[in-house]
Amino acid sequence: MPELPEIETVRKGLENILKNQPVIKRVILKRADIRFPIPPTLPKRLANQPITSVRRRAKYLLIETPKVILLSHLGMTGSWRIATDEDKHDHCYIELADGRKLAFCDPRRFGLLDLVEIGGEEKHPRLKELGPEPLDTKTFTTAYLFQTSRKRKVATKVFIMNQNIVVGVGNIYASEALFRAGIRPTRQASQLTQEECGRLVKVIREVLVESIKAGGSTISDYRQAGGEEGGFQLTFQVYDRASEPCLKCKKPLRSKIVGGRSTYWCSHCQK
DNA sequence: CGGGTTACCTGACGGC
DNA sequence: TGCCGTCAGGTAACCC
Repeated sequence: MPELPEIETVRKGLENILKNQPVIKRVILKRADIRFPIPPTLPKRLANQPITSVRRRAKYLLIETPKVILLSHLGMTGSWRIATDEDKHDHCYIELADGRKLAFCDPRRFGLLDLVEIGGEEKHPRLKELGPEPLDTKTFTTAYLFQTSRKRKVATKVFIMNQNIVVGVGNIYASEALFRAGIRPTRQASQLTQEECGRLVKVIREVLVESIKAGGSTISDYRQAGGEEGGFQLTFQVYDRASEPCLKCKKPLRSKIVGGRSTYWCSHCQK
C-alpha cells in the first residue's frame, strides 16, 4: 500500500492534527498482535504522555513522547485517523485528554505497532538496517548507488525496492521511476552505468517529491490522515497500464512479474 | 551472504 | 446470488 509519499502525507496530516501536543489519556489495544506481537506494556508506557512530534523514517511513522516513541508501519492497508466511529479492523485506539481518539486500522494486518526507546532508533531491529532516505542529497547519491550496485545480480527494480539500499520506494514508484530513467526493470543492477545511476537518483527523488505534492497515490484504501484521497495516481505513466499506449512513443506497455511483483514498462523507451 | 520463493491476511472483482 | 480464483501499495521467513 503506502510508499514514502503516502507515509509522508500521513505524517504531515498527523502533525497538523496533533500540533497542540495533546496528552495521551489512555491506549486501548483491540488485539495482542497485528503481524507481530504488540508490546503488552505499550498502553501503560504511552499513558499520560504528551505527543511532542510526528516523524518519518523510511515507511515508518514515529509518534514521539518524552518517555518513549510509538513506531508504526502501515503495511499494505494500514491507516491512522481521528475516529468518530468504530471499524472492525481498528486494532488500537489512542484516547487523547482533549476528547479526540486516534485509531490505527489495518484490515490485512501486514502493519506493525512497536515501541522505540528515546535515542534508540539506531538499535531498533526494524530501523537499524535501513538504507539512506532518498530525499537526502548528502547520503543518497550517484556514487552511493553505483558502488552498492556493483556486485548485485538482482533486477534493478528489485534493487531499488530493497529498503536496505534505499528506503521508501515501493512497487508503484519503482516502475514509475524506471520509466522516467529509461531503464528496464529487469536490467541487472550490476550492469548500470554511473550515468544511469545518476539518472535513477534524480528520478526517484523527482517522482517521490511530485507525489508528496499531490498528497500521495490513492488506489483503493489509502487515505490522508484527514480522510482525503491523494492525487498522484492520476499521473501514473506506466503503473497498472499494461497494453495501454506508452505516453511517449505510443507502443503498448509491457507487464510481467519481477521479484514477485507486477511490473510495468515500455520496451521501446526503456533499455 | 545473495538471490529466489512463499507466507502472512482481508477484501474486491471477474468469470461461471 | 454465490462460489472460486486472482490480485492488491510490504516485508520477513524460508529455502538453496
